[in-house]
Amino acid sequence: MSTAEGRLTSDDRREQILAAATVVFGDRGYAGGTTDAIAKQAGISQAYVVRMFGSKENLFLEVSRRATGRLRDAFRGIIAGFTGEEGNLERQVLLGRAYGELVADRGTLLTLLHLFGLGQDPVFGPEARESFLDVYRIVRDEAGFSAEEATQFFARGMLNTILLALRMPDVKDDPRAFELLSSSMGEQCETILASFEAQASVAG
Amino acid sequence: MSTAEGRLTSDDRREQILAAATVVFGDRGYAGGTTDAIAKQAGISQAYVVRMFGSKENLFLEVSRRATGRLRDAFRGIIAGFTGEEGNLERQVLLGRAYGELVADRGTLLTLLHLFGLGQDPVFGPEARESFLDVYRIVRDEAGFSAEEATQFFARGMLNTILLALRMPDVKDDPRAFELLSSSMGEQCETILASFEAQASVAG
DNA sequence: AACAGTAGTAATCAATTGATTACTCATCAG
DNA sequence: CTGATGAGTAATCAATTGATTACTACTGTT
Repeated sequence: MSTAEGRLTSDDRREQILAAATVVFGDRGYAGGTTDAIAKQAGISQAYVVRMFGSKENLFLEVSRRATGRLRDAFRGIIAGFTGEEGNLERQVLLGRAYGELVADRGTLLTLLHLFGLGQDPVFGPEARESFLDVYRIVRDEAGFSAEEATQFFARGMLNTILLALRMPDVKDDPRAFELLSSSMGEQCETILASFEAQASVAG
Repeated sequence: MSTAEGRLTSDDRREQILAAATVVFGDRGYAGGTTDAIAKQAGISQAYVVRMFGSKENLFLEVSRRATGRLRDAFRGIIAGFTGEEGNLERQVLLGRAYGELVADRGTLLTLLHLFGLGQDPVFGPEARESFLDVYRIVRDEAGFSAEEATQFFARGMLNTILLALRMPDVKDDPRAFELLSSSMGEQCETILASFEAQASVAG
């Protein structure tokens, strides 16, 4: 999947590696994602991946921060567009849609989930907790949701995240699977699924 | 943490390895959990871990099946005790409590979450989807919940799972963290937290 | 006592992996 | 043209890891 480019500026290459790492870490998790696979995905040498970020740990940290940062930005962008006329239900829908668009990038979705599973880790654990809380604070304090509304919103979001991580839409001809997806994700399911189809998975 | 026992029957040792593997895989995920760490946790040689289960992949598969199997059994046990007099809200509380008790075993909780993150995997993906759907079918068909009730129940469950995986209760003196935990987990939080404190984590 | 079956390990291996080093090649200012 | 800076890599390393093999030792049976 490497589009055989020539020399890039350091910054461009950096972005490219971060994108590649998001895909690979998403696919195989932190421990399972090798710097070699990331290098191949980006079309450069493994040595350069390590060199640019110092270490694999550092790289995953940056990938995680990208993902959580995008989430914060997306929510703040939506909230900035609030007119003050919507009900909180409509606001939930708007924010939910923003989340859906973000995690239509499967790498981002999975990287977030893997990060949440690293709560034990001395480095990633605190990072994960702080990022999660940051987003909660945004929804609670900036979007003006009550604790109950915010909790419900997050609960639905986490279920959707896991259903997508599971590739539940791949289960065909199962009425219960369809029902669960419809009930939890509604019409967003098709949109996100379509974008998944178009996405590169890790080669080998 | 290995309680220096003598010879055990094959079956007893098997159980012990599965328990150790649940802790290790929970802590470090599938790729990150080494057969060596599992062996040390169980107090036996690495060779024997591999030998008893054929491969690490197989071992994780069995660990996953244990976890999802326990979940199914717990729910069915609760449902069998339904009198027919409860409202569905009370039933949600009863099932929620059962889930809480199950994932008070942190290894089980984390193993489930890691499994869900492996939806891409050709071996674990189908397993994960099928297990998840099984539980949904139980809640839907055997507990008699509507699609909406079941979805809400699962959403809350997934949020709780992630909050615990994140070790969110470790965040002290943060009103928003406390609020989120209270709102999502209610009084269960303390119970589960207490059991976490008592649990062995992976040594090194 | 001798045998058989089973629990368990030490030693070892090939493969993988993150990291380092020394280098090549391109680009561009003067 | 020249020299310097920065992009990028080949080669290599030490450590880790899952797996295999050949072996030891315990246990119960006849």
